[in-house]
Amino acid sequence: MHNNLVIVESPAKAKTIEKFLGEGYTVTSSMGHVRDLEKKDFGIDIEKNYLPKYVVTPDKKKIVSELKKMAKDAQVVWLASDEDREGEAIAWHLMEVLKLKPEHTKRIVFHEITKDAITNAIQNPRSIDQHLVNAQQARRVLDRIVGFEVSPVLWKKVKPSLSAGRVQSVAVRLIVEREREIRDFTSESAFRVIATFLVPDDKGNVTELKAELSKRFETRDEAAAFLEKCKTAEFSVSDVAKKPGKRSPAQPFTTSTLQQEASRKLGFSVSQTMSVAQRLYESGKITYMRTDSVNLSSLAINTSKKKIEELHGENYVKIRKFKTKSKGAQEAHEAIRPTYMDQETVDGTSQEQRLYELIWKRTIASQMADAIMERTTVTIDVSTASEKFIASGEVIVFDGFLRVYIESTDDEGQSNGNGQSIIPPLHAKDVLSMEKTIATERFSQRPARYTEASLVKRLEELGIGRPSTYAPTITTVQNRNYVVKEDRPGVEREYQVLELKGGKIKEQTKTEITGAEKSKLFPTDIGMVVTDFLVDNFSEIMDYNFTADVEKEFDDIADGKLVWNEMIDKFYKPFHEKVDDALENAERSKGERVLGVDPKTGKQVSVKIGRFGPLAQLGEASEEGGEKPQFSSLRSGQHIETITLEEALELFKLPRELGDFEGKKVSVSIGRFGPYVRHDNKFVSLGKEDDPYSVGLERAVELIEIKREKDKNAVVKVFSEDAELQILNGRWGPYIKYKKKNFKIPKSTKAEELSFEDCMKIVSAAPATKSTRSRKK
DNA sequence: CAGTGAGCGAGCTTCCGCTTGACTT
Repeated sequence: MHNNLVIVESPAKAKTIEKFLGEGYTVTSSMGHVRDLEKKDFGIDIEKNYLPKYVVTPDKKKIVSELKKMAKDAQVVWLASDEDREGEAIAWHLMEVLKLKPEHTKRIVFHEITKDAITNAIQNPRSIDQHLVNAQQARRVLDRIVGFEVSPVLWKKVKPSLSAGRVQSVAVRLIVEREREIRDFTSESAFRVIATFLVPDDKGNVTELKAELSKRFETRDEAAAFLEKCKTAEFSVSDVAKKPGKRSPAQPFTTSTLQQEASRKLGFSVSQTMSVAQRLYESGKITYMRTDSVNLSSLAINTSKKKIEELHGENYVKIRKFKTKSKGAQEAHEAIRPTYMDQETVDGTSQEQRLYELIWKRTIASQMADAIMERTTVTIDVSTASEKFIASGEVIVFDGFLRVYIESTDDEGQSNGNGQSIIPPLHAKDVLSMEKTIATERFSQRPARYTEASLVKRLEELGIGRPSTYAPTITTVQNRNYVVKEDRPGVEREYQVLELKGGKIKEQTKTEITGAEKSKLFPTDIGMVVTDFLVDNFSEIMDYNFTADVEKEFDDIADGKLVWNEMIDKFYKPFHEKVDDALENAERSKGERVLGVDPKTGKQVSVKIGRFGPLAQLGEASEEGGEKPQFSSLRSGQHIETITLEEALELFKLPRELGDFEGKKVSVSIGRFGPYVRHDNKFVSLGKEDDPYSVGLERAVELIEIKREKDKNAVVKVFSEDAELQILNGRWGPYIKYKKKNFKIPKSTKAEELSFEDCMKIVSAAPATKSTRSRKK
């Protein structure tokens, strides 16, 4: 056979497959979808039964024209996109756009990229599954309807440029609700009691045994009373129980679990993980990184087995087949695994090496034997009290997969003082000598804030989003300023400790830091207001089960049991009514909260979302001609839901007028970049040691003069030809400033020696500045 | 870069999923 054109989705895949197919086959890639709904417009003709208006995606025009050329020269075009809803649609769009004739076109699928799998696929072609394509069209149209009908409601009722969507709005809701749970959480404390016993062995060596009391005391007095009883008590073993246990390895990596583990073990952000994985994939070191499958090919299993035998011996091997449990999984690919299991490490950046190592270990461990444990529990009676102490320990009898890999957890849990690995040999009725008993006040823990990775985990559990969209979704909600990823310092908290030792009870108050956060997701004020608005007006799409429910219908469409535009119609009619209703009747939502009354002026103090973000307002807008209210932006760290009246009143103490300097006013305030002094339309930042609420004129003038001195030194060169051209000294060395724009000076040239012409050359040679749109962050 | 928050109106914003570079810092 000659002139066969095989089209897959990714170029890296194309390269590999071309090697397997050999002569007569050209393999190329479409780079994903090539067509999409028109973007300028709604893109769907509601009147014509939801007819989608497809156009070639602008950045795919070149690819499409190349594909057209290649298809023309081919006798047979093999559409080899992924075997899922999106892949089927890609094949169908290609057929439409390239105007392929059915008799010259074949649809093939394979689940692993091996020679066998591909030749097998070539021998078993099929035609395009239109039901599956329709399921994708329904998915696409539904997302467009939700996104493009709800977003404009937000523009009108909350703030321009906002966005809403089936996935992002629910992701934000999760974070908003978690934040409120945390806000409403009241922590309770209880006294946890741990005793240390001394256990001598035959040779007279003494080991410590720690045991926790089965009961926690609610108050200090109860704990103290118990310790009092312990003073005279005899401690005896009442029971020693041994129980076998086992642990099994985790499943091979999917996109979501890889993102979680890379976050926990390597501290990678979700998008960082994906870009490192992409590089490993492109250099042929791992399989495809956007997958929801936990399946391993037989080749991977066999080579893993060989490797385990070689490294650890035959008894460490246990072949396992894993089944995907997650909702809505489509399993077009394998799990994420090393391409060659015999390669334990790879070359590359340290990030690439560490991620690869993680993938290798996880894959190998998944084919290894269970770890066998023995758990020992010792119960110790207290002669003077009914409570019992429990000591438990775990011994690994056979390490199995633990030799290679242990999955981390999200628990931030307090380190627990008991639970030790080895329990000294003990028997019932043994009497123990107690060295000390400590009662420590412990606090119940509030729910944990989401990290990027734990949010992905939650979304996957809910069946919301796909492997290819987890990272972009996390980025979107942050870009839209619904959510911020931040560190927050903890606060000090006091706790009581009572210690019984040598017959005496010692009482102490200690402090600990609690609630510190690192790289956690917090909702912004606008995120909260938008979420509330959407929940109030569009409860259906904000429901955590909405996606799962429509997925069931997409499945029915794929099975031919449901007609796609009928499904859409059933959704659209009532939904669109809600949109109209909200546009007409919903109140403008600014998240306004009245904090109270200013005791000085008697005016009302409130907070709300303004045009430029959250603000505090002093006084109410009156009907006509009245006094205008005063406004002040909230500072970073202040939030509409949590700010107090006192904090809000502080805001109105700025700007402060300090007096005159050189005949011009000097004032101090706090801006986007912190506290500053303003004089003659120039700004000078306050130092760390200066307090904007108390700083005086003298200090302000000093700062102004320091700044002037600095600015003098900043100018390297000025030109008589054009006053707007300057060479200045900046943070990163000299640069050219021309008409308020900055230009880089090439490293090879000395700034002082540049002539006017040289500078203008650099200015005109600089690339035109990007439009504000593409620069949006 | 450092301050904005009246009201009008034009013109714009916006979704999810499939892919890779082309960008800047």
